[in-house]
Amino acid sequence: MTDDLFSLDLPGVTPSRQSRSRETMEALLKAGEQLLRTRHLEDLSIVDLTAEVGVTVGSFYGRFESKDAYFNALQVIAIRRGQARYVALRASGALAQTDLAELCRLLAEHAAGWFREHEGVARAALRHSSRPERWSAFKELGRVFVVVSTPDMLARLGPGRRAAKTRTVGFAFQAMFGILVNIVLNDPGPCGLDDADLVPRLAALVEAIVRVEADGAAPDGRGRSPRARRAAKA
Amino acid sequence: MTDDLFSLDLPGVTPSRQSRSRETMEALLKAGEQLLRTRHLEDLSIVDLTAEVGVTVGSFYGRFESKDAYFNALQVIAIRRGQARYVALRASGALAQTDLAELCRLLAEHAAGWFREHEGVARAALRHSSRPERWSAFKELGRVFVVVSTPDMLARLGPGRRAAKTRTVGFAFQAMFGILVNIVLNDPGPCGLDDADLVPRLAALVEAIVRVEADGAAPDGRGRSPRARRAAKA
DNA sequence: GCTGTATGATAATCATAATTCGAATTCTAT
DNA sequence: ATAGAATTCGAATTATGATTATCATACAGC
Repeated sequence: MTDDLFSLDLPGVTPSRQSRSRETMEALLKAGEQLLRTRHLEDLSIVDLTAEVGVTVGSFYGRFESKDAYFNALQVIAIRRGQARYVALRASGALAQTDLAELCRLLAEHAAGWFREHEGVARAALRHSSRPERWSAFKELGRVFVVVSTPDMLARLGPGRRAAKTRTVGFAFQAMFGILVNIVLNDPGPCGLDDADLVPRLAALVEAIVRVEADGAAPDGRGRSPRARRAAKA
Repeated sequence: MTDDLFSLDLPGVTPSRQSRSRETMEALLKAGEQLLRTRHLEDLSIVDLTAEVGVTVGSFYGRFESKDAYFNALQVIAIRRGQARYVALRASGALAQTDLAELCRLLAEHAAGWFREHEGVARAALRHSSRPERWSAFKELGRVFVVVSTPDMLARLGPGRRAAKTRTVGFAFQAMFGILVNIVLNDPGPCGLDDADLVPRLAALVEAIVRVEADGAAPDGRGRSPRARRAAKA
């Protein structure tokens, strides 16, 4: 977390011209990240937030145009960290020389790690998904993850039936993210975000899903619904 | 949906003494179920809701003590239908004479069907999870599903290592519900709620997860985190 | 140390949507 | 048909919390 990702000027965030206000801004963002781990965005009033940091609403609005802009900043930070994390993983070359099992483990580790690190903001964004740009920004982060990781997976699944395999890999990631989203939102058990077996299980699950496809046995009724197919064509 | 599940007196719901008000009540509940498929609970104002039905706020408050009680009623209805659905499935005897694959398919079909039928209310409840009793009521529904279905699964996984298998079965269901929750909330793709391959894929996934366990190869680092273990002991 | 700008504090203001309440209407039972 | 209860109406009230406005204080450059 030694990031200056806090910096950069975001829409609705007034760039600070003195270090004083920059500290205020960072403190507000950090406090929000923390407070959102235990409460809803709606339950986090500006007064509460500023009180936590030891300033008042005036300073808040000196930095952020609105609560909305504030939360948006929190999201952007979480997304940037996610991107940086993924880029670092790939740059490390760790993915290159691995078999399917290890690749799955590394990707699962990555995803779970991000959710652990951004549990509060992620949950808040999930709750507001489909509102303006809430979760969709994270969705995009996930989309990139899938698009970029899929070739790595395919390379380990032998030749042929590219389309089918691609969809199955997509579903495997959908499963992985689904589990993580549900944990963050509802912690349904048996596996929690901090359980030691979460990542191995996620990895095993992804591997198992794609192996079934690679081995030829595809599920019945494959493909999209007629409705969805029609929509995609249009 | 020819249910009189609408009836029964719920906390915060004033029992109607004339059919007139009962119709109003049912219309309000049905309209809510429908409207929540496309909008957030917060975006559903009492005025909107009553306008949809052709009554006014007065009648709403004649039936429901509050918006909260109203939404609670919607949840209870969804839960009762889920229970009834599951009881019917078991009573039909369909589960009894099946192999593992078919059992998984039936359970996946059941779960996906419920989410399809209650997409709106489910999504709204998910968004408010951890608030008073929002999602937790559904969580309980899922818990019962898991507890009751687990023996059926175990019976098809050979003898021995009961505890490990039970946890794995739990994780398989966690995966299934996680995917469904995420679809309802974010529709991340590739599989949507109405896609023909969703249920087969869910079934295959559940089967694959538990088969790996049955075949002996268990994921590393199994079990809960030290923190969770400590908490469980206390 | 001064002066202009940036930041912070505090007390209004505003917006929104839930909720209330008394009057008007419709029903049920006699 | 009519009294009394149930229901409905809808304008007025409230509650909440975001936002704004104004004034006070702190900083940076000279």
